Amino acid sequence: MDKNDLLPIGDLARRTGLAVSAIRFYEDKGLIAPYRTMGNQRRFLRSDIRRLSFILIAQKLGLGLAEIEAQLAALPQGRTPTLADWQKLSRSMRSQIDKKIALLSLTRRKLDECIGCGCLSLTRCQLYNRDDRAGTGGTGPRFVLD
Amino acid sequence: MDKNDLLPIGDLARRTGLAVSAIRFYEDKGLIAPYRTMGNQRRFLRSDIRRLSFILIAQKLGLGLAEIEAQLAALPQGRTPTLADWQKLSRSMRSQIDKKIALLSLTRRKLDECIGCGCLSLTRCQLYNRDDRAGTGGTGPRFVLD
DNA sequence: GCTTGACCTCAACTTTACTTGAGGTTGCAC
DNA sequence: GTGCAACCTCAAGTAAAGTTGAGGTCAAGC
Repeated sequence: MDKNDLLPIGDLARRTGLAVSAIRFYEDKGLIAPYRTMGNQRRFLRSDIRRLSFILIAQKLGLGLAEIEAQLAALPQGRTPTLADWQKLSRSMRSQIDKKIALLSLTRRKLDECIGCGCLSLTRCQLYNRDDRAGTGGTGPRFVLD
Repeated sequence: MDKNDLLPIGDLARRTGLAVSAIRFYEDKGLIAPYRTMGNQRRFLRSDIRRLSFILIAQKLGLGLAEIEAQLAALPQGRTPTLADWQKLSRSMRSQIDKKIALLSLTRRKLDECIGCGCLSLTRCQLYNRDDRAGTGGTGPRFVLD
């Protein structure tokens, strides 16, 4: 833990591409916990670059900050991941990507059917709601794509 | 255009699974334009069910309401789509789904590499930023996944 | 030893996509 | 011809994910 290994917030911002304000915001949310100098300035570990990268990637996968926090907090001591932790998280994210792709593929398939059948009549379309069936048949919201 | 074909907002809500307030909100945003009774109550066409379904699907694809409005407004007279319009929109959405799937697949591939190489060292990882390269090499934000 | 850019806190504002509530009106069923 | 569920408007609130600004402090180079 050489002094030179501690980064001020501006450096971290430059290296991750995040705004300084965003990093402070993440600290607020408990996603990252920097040291402080005697003068109350934040000092980050190099490994925090990794942590922030993880956050950015997880966000791309559609996780909210709360969920990401949960993932990170589930690590032993809630610390920055070790290699093993890291791989575990990565694999879990991989499976989330798989699910997303599967969902999109399904949507695409249904959309294809919809285009194919010209189902503006909406009597058969899988994508949209069961139309008038909903009027005569069951109630309950969210027919579409769920 | 039989009187019986005009739906009050509550019926439309029930059939689409949307909240009444959400439908009013969409009207506000210009996504849908109901008739009014003499007493100022909204009356929707059956085809508006379709219009709302379209909105819901487009949202699932990650479009914002503004973009959806643009798509719908681009139709002749900005009216509810005809069969041909509909198919055109659907195909355009299909290609957006394709793009999303492609992006996710790429992410997944990179993630696999990342898991494989144990690149906590961050010297080779494609997913995260170029780490210290960013310090010594080029500047500029957003290294991650763009 | 001082100047100046980087840093600090805290409050308020922004955007998207709605929901909730107050206070009032309509229209269908009996 | 009346009751009451369903409708109306408009303002305010909510949640997520930050940004912006005011007013003030720190620390590194000359």
